Amino acid sequence: MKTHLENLTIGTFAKAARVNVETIRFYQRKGLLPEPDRPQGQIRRYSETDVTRVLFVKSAQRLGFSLDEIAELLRLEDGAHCEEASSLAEHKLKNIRAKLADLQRMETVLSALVNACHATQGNVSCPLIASLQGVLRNRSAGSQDPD
Amino acid sequence: MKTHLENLTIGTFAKAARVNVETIRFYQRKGLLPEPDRPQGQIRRYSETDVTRVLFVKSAQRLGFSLDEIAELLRLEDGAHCEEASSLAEHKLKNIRAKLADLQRMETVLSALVNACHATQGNVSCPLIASLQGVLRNRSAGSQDPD
DNA sequence: CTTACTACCGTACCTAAGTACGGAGTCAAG
DNA sequence: CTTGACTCCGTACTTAGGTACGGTAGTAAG
Repeated sequence: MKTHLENLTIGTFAKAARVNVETIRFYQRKGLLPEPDRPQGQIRRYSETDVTRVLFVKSAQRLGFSLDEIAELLRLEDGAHCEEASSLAEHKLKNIRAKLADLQRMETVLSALVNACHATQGNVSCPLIASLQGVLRNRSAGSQDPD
Repeated sequence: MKTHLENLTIGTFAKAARVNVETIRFYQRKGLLPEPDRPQGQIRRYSETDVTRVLFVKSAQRLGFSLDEIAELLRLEDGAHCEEASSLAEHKLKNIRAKLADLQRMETVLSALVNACHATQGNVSCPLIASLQGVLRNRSAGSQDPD
C-alpha cells in the first residue's frame, strides 16, 4: 500500500486526506499546513507527510481540540520544545480525563435508562428525561468544561 | 438551600442559571425554553424548573450534544414517547461510546508520551507529536465521528 | 411623579470552521 | 495550439451558538 503519494496536486491531496480543497487552503492560511514548494512553475505539490498532517488535524479535532490548539501542537513538532509540548499535553490530559468522566457518567445513566425504558411497558411516564436532569444537575456546579 | 427560586425575573434567572440574559432569550427563540407566563403585566417570570432546564442544556452541551439534539430530548419530556426517547438515547449511547473509546486511546497515548517526554532528558527530538500522529493515523480510516 | 433600574424586542454583530464563487492562469492531450 | 480540467487567489457566504445594541416600556423607591 501507500504507493505514489508524492508530488500530489492539491486536488489529489485533498482526496487522499478526505477533505475539501478549500479546507486545504484554509488550513494553509491558518498556519496548520506549510505553504508548499512549487517545484515546476506555479502549482503546489504535496507529499504523504502533508496527508498525515491533515489526518492528524482531523483526528485531533474529533477529540475536541480546536484548530488553534492543534496549530500549537504542530508548532512544537521540531522536537526542540519537549518541555513545552509535554506541559501542553499534560494540560490537555486533564481536560480529556474530565471529559471521560463526564461521558462515563452519561454512559451509565443512559444505558440504565434505556433498560428502564424497555422494562416499563404499561407505565405512562418515561424515566429517561427526568433522571437525566437529576444526574446532570448534580455535577453542573463544579465542572465547567476545563481548559 | 434552594430558597425563593420562584417568580424570578429574567435577570435573576440568568444569574441563577449562570448564563447571559441574551442566552435565555435565544433559547426561547430556539424552543429550548417555553415562553413563560407573564402573571402581572408584561414581564416574564421564571421558576426553579426553568433553571434546572437551562442547567440541563448546558450539561448536555458539555457532553457534545447540539442544541438541536437537546431540544429533541426536551420535546419528549412529557413521558408519552418512551419508545422514541429511548431509541434516541440508544443512538446517543453509541455515539458516546465511540467518543469514549477515542478519548481513552488519546488518554493512553498522551500519558505515555508525557512520561516519555520527561524521561528523555538529553534527547533532541520530542517523541510526543510523532507518536501522536502514528496512533491517530491508524484509526482515522474507520471512525468518522458517528451520528 | 420622577428617577433609576430592569425588561422587552428586533436587529446586528461575533467567532469557529469551513464552503462556495468567479475570474484568471497553467498544464497535459489531442 | 487549442480545449478542457485543474489550480490560484481573493472575497463572500454559511452554520452553530451565542453576544451586543438601542430604543421603548414597565416597575419599584423616594
